[in-house]
Amino acid sequence: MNRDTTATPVVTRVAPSPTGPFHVGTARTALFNYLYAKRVRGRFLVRIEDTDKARSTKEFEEDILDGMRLLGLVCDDMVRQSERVEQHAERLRELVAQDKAYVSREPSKSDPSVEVEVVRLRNPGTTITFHDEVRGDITFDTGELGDFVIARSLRDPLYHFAVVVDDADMGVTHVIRGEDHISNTPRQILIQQALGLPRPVYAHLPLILAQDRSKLSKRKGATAVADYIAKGYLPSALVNFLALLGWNSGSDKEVFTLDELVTAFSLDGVQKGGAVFDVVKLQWLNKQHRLMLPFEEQRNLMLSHVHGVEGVYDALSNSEAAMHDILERYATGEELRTAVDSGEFSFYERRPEVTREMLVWKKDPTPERAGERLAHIVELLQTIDGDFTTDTVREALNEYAESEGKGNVLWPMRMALSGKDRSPDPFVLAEALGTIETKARLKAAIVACS
RNA sequence: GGCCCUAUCGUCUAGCGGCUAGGACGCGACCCUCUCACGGUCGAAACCCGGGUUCGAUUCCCGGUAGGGUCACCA
Repeated sequence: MNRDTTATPVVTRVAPSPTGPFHVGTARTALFNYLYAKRVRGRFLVRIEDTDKARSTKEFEEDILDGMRLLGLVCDDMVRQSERVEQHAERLRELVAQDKAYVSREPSKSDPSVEVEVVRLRNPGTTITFHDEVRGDITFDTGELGDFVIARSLRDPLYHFAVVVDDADMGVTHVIRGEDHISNTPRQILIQQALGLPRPVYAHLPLILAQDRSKLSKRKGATAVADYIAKGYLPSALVNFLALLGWNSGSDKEVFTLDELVTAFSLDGVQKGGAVFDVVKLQWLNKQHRLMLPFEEQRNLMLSHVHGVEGVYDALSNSEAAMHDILERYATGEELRTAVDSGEFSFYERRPEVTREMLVWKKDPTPERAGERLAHIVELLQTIDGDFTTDTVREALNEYAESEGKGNVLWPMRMALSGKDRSPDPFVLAEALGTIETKARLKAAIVACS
């Protein structure tokens, strides 16, 4: 544990640009900044980088802000870069006045026939070494950068310039961002030096990779946080998963709540290499998190994914036992839906077709008695008054099943109710199907045996 | 291509000179069991290659290879 006893409070920030939906990579960067700040009771800020007016939209901004709220990444303050044009312009004038930057007339890059005035930084061309909290010292020769452009005009700053000015004005002490920004760092430091601003602590996080180890992109699977939420993943599971991508607590603990992550987090545990986004592990984590929820919540979560499939919806909403079966079987609502759509639970939707052979348990030495047993089951079920539940049905059949051999009784019954060789047990089926339908299916099976 | 970063089971990772290289996901087997799932037990599975340094390298250094990032009047 490193006790941070420095007097200056930590300020971190995440700076998404609203040019696309809230991306899991952005979410992870936000998460790490949040964790780092909260760990030492510092401030976590959000800055919407909307200086690219052509590509930024209000919708994307809302998606990002909503997404962060959903994940529990509550920020202490939020600013839009577009609202800070005055500060940017002032700093820009300052640099030009000091001749540390200059206005240059040159042909426009987009339209060479037009002449524009851009602002370029006078690059001293020195070697810059900065310390990265996860990678150590990194050195760049900034000579190759030349007098790079820092603004389209005196009133229209570019990314690097705005970042430096804003971070300084916001009092950002720690810049924690993706590895793709490493090569941006030297030019930002150059601007800092020209402006006489302090250098924040830098920490560059490894990238999140697709299965093929290339940059995670939309084509290689869902990248939007909202997509995962729509599939039925819990925000807490997503947060937990993202935290484990490129970080570990140093212990064997893997299931964390956001609060637990705050206390466990440290930059020491941050990995250097990129991490593959493994949906299978996300699913497992989602199940772990979902299992911690009250039954009611888990039920509603799952039910919301089977709307429109009446039989399944009814069975699962009427029978707790059937729902419990689902809860241990599937990790997410999407997974459930896929199974339902492929007919895994067709027995909840309609009466199955059964044949004599299906009704005989493979180990039954007396296959000819299948019909007889089913008839006896029906008889025993008559003794139940009230609705069938797993308990009443089990109680009614227990003695007979024991004496006759469980498989000889439960297999034909389960098969009569489900028509499948893989399904929930017959008690769950009886409860979910209801008294009337259960009896009807058993009788139909008896007919099939004769 | 230049510059920069990275490299332990299939995947996420522990390891910070001496370990039977540990855990998790996934996978396989067995147990539980009427089936499936759950649960339990066990198992297969990794130090990219080559040089150094050292009594000793997964670990430190150099080179190679591979992968990634970045080279805008986007962010």
